[in-house]
Amino acid sequence: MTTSTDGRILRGEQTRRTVLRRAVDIASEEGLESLSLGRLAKELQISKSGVFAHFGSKEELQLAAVRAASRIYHDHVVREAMEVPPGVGRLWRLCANKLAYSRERVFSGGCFFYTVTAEFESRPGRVREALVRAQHAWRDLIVRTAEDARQLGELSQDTDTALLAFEVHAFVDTANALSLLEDDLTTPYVTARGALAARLDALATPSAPRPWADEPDDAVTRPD
Amino acid sequence: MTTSTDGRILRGEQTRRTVLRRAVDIASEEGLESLSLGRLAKELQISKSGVFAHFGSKEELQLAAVRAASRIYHDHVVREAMEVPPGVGRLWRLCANKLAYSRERVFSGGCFFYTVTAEFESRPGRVREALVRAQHAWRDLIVRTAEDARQLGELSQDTDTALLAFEVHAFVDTANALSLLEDDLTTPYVTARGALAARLDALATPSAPRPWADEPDDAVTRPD
DNA sequence: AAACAGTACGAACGGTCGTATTATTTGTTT
DNA sequence: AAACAAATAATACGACCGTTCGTACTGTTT
Repeated sequence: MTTSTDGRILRGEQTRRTVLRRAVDIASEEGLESLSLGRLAKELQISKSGVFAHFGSKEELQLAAVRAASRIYHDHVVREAMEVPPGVGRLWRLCANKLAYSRERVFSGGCFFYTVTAEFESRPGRVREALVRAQHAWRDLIVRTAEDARQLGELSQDTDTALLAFEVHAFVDTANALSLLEDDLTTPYVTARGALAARLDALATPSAPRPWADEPDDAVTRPD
Repeated sequence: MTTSTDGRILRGEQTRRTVLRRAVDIASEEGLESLSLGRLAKELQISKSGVFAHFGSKEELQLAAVRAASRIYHDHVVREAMEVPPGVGRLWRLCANKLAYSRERVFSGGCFFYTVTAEFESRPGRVREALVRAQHAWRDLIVRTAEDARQLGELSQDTDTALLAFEVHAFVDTANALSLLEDDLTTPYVTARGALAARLDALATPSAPRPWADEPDDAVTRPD
């Protein structure tokens, strides 16, 4: 089988990318059910059936949007953190990156997964299952990273990593939610950063690095 | 002006209540935009125009649903807590009641406000404004209650009550979200309860009551 | 050159949406 | 008993939904 990408496929993939880029932004603001083929087609100046042909069904469009959002999320939150050595430093990068990813509105409606998970957590189907997998991947990454930090002696030996992952999740998601609801790009992120730093500071061993102390308290709010 | 409630008005208010009770459940599962007049009419065996006549517009139906949900929320979470004396005991009741309200599925889709706030936090309009007010009322109640506890000497004098309110909000909302996503009525609430108890225990003064210590760790998971 | 495959189009389908208008039933008031 | 008003119903409207279909164009494969 030849996987040669011919011109048609290239052209098609370009439109596909365009559609998905718009789709994830809409979904992050209004949810995946508000994604409509007609609306996407009108906004992007292509035909409704053209959009449809790319995905085959609305559910497939939604699933493709989740995959696209996962890639963007990984690029902005995970990738860079994995380049720093395991330990509490990496754990902090994951938290700080996720706060920045929300604050910088990588998706126009804030965290894509916050919006669409709240939307689908009571609806059965493949979209929900995809979101459950994404949530597990993130939670497991936090747990593993915290586990690493503990084994490196950077976190107290009796650290409850599952509890810590819950707290990280709670603080970061709540910062995202409050920022959107209050239309405030500062307070919620500063508060969440403080809560996270206090929690990690209490768990960290005396010899552990404390990257959260190296930055001013409003590091998360400064423009780039 | 005579406010005499005649039979028709009585009957009308009954229907209105029936519609709203179903509406808040639907909204807690699928959001306020998924509320449709036709669907409500079909499920409740009344005419679509009959439903419409009660509210006048979809937005008014959504606003009425938010008000109805606020009353139910107050009845289940706030009222009983206000009957215990101010202080850390009342603060704990508020947290515990909100966890129970979510866990017991007072609304079939978990916390009404979690779902619809996530849905509307990026959409301008009166519904969003109503949700902002509801969120502020809850946050202010937590802050005031924590403030009371501090002035009573039950919380450390340097307690950051705004930060504490953020943490309470984060833990409770995340328990609700994870319970729905993971379809797990136990773990998320036990975890949240532990996180809350640890936080309050760290802030409480030595002489303060510690109601969270009086119950077993799985108190929140026991059936009634 | 012929057969094929992918992209995009326009038109149409049945369905549901919110809304408006008009009619009917029914309890209250005089 | 007649007049009235409120609750509910019936019907219709235009808009948009996801989907299907037939078709045209175009680049790839053989």
